[in-house]
Amino acid sequence: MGFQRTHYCGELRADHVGQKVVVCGWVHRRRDHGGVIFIDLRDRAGLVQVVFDPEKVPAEIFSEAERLRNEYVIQVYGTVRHRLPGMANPNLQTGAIEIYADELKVLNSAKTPPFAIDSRDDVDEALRLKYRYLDLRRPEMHSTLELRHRTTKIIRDFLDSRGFWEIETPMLTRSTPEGARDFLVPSRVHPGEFYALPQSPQLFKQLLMMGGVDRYFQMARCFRDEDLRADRQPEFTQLDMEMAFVDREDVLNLIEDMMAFVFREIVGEEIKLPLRRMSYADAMARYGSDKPDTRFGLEIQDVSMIVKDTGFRVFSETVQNGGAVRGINVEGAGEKFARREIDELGELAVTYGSKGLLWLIVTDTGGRGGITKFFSDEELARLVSYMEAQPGDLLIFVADKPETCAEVLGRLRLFLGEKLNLIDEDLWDMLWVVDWPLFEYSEMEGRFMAAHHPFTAPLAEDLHLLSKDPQKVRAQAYDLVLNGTELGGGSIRIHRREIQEEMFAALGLTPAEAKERFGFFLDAFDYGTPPHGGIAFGFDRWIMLLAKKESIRDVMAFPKTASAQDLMTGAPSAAIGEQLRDLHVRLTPEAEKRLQDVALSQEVR
RNA sequence: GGAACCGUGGUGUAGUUGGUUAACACACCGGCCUGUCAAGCCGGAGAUCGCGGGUUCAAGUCCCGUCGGUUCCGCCA
Repeated sequence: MGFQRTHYCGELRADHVGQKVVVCGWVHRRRDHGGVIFIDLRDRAGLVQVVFDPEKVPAEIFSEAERLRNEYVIQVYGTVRHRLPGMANPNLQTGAIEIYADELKVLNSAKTPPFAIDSRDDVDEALRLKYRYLDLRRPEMHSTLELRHRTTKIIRDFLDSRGFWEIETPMLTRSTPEGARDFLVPSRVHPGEFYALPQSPQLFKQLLMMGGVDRYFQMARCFRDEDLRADRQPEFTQLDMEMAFVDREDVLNLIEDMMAFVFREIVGEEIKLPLRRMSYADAMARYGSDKPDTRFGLEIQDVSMIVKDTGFRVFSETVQNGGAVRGINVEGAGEKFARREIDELGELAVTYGSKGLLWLIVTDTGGRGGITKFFSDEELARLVSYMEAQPGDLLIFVADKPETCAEVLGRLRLFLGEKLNLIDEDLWDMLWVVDWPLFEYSEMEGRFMAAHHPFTAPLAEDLHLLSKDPQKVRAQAYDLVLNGTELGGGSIRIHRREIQEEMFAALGLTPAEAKERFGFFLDAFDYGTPPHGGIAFGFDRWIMLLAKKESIRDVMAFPKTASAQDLMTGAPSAAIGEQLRDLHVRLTPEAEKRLQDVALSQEVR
C-alpha cells in the first residue's frame, strides 16, 4: 500500500487548499502555545507549517504532538487550508497555507543535534564534517546538491544531443609518470605490484577514439595525491570529453555552445558567443597569469624600454642583463594606502618570489616616496606618462626575470583587485586562453615538462622546432577561464606515433622508458589512429563558481579536510589484521610507531 | 615540507595591563501560555577554557611543545 506520501512539504501552495495530503519530513522548529502547536516540517523541498489544534485533533494525537522535538522524523496526514487573514508568512514559499493535522505518525525520534540545522551562524567546519549527514540537511546544502545534479543532467542532455556517448573507464589502472603523485592500490594477486587510481582518464579517452567511439564523455572521478587547497580535493570530478575528426575550432565551438546552454538553463545568464580568445603570451604579459581575471583593470605594463637608461641601477642593470621591469598603476592607492599597506605589498611580493617591490606615489610635481629620488624629473615624467598615471596613483614595480615579473605582479594584481573591491561579483567573465607553450622548463627537475600533458599536439607550424628549440613550440591547447579560475583545459592530441615519440624524447624519456611506460599506447598509434582532441573540466570547481561558494568542500557531499581526512568515517585508518599481509605490504618502523602513538592518545581520551 | 590565523558550556561568541564564583545569546530541561512563524514569559541544568609542559604567589590570558581546523607558499592542471 506504499508509504502514502502525496507531496513534498515545500511544494504545497494555495492551489492545494482543501486537499487531503500526506507529508513526511523532519521537525524543523516547533512553537508550542500551550494550546495550539505549530510545527515547521522540513523536507528537501522546503518548509510547511503544520497546525495541531486541540479542538480539532483527537486528544491522543495532540499529546503526541506535544512530545515532538527538533529533528524528529514524522508523517502527517492533514488538510491544506488557507492561513487565517493576516497570518500569511511571506518568508516561506508555502507561507499562504498550512496543514491542519488529522493524524501524526512519529517515524523516529532524534537526539538534540550537535549543531542547529537552522543555525544562522557559521558552525565550525570540523563539526559539520564529522556530522555531515546533519550538515547536509541544511537547505543551503540541498540547494547546492540540487544545482550540481541539474548541471550534470543538463550537460548529459546536451552532449547526448550532440552524439556523445558516456563511457566509464577503469579506476584501477596503471601509474603514469608526469603530473601529480599517484594513489596506489597494492595488488593481492601480484605481490609487489600496484594499481594506480587515475589522475584523469586521459589515455583511455584517446584509446576510445582509436576504438572508433568518435565522441566520448564521462563524469570521471579523478585522484591526485597532492596537498589540498580550498579548491582542491584528493578525489574530484572531471567532466571529461574527447572527439575524433575535429580540429581546435570544432572543439571550441562545441564547448561554447555547451557553456551557453548550461548558463542559460542553470543561472539564467546569456553568455555572449563567440567567447574572447587571448594568447597565453598576452595573458602572461598583461595579467601575469595563465587564467587572467579580466573583470577588473590594473593591467601589468612593461616599462623596460622606458627605464633601461635611467640612473636607477636596479632598473637599468636588470634590463641590460636580459631581465624586465614591469609595473602596475594602482590607481588612487597612493592616497588611499598607508605606508604599512605598501610594505605589506612588498612582503607579499617577496613570498611570491621577487627580491622586493619598488614603488612610488605620483604627485602634482612628480613623485614622492619609495624610489622617486633615483629619477630625474624628466625620467619620472616619462614613466608617469607612459603608465598613464595621475596624481594620487601608486606605481609598483618588479625588476626581475620576465617570468618572475609576470608571476609576482599577477598575484599582486589579484590581491589588489580584491583589496580595492574592483571585482564585480555579478559578472560571468569567460574567455579562452590559447596558443600555450608545449613545454615549461622545470628548474627543480632540470628538464622540460609538458605544460598540459605529453599527448598535446604542437601547432603544425611549430612542428619543426620540436627537437631543435622545444621552448618555442606552441601547443594546440586551450583553457577555458571563468572569473580568473581555470574551468577546464584541453588540446588537440598527437595522433601519429613518430610525433608522440619525439614528444617523449623532448621530455627526457629514453625510447626504452617510453616503451616501458607507454608501449601499449604507442603501439595503438600503429593501427590507424584518427585525429582527435578534447577537453576536461574541473567539475567541482565549476559548480563552486555557479553556486558562489568559497570552497569546493561546499559542493561535495562528503569532502575531506585540508589534511585529506574524512572526519565522519575516520578515513584514512590503519589496516586491520591480515589485510597488509594479504597485500604483501609491510609498514616502516616510523609508521608503526606513529600508529601506536595515535592509538595511545585515543585511549587516553 | 614551510608560514599565518583559529580552538572558552551542545552551538556561536565575550573575557581588559595575568587577580575572587568564567559572561552573553541561541539550543536543551521544567513550568505558564490557543495564531505563532528566529513565538513569548518565568525558572533550571550545563565548562577538566583542545591536550601536555613551563613562567608566576596567581594562567582562559604569558612562553614552549603537541593535536585538530582553515587559509596561503611549495606541490598540483
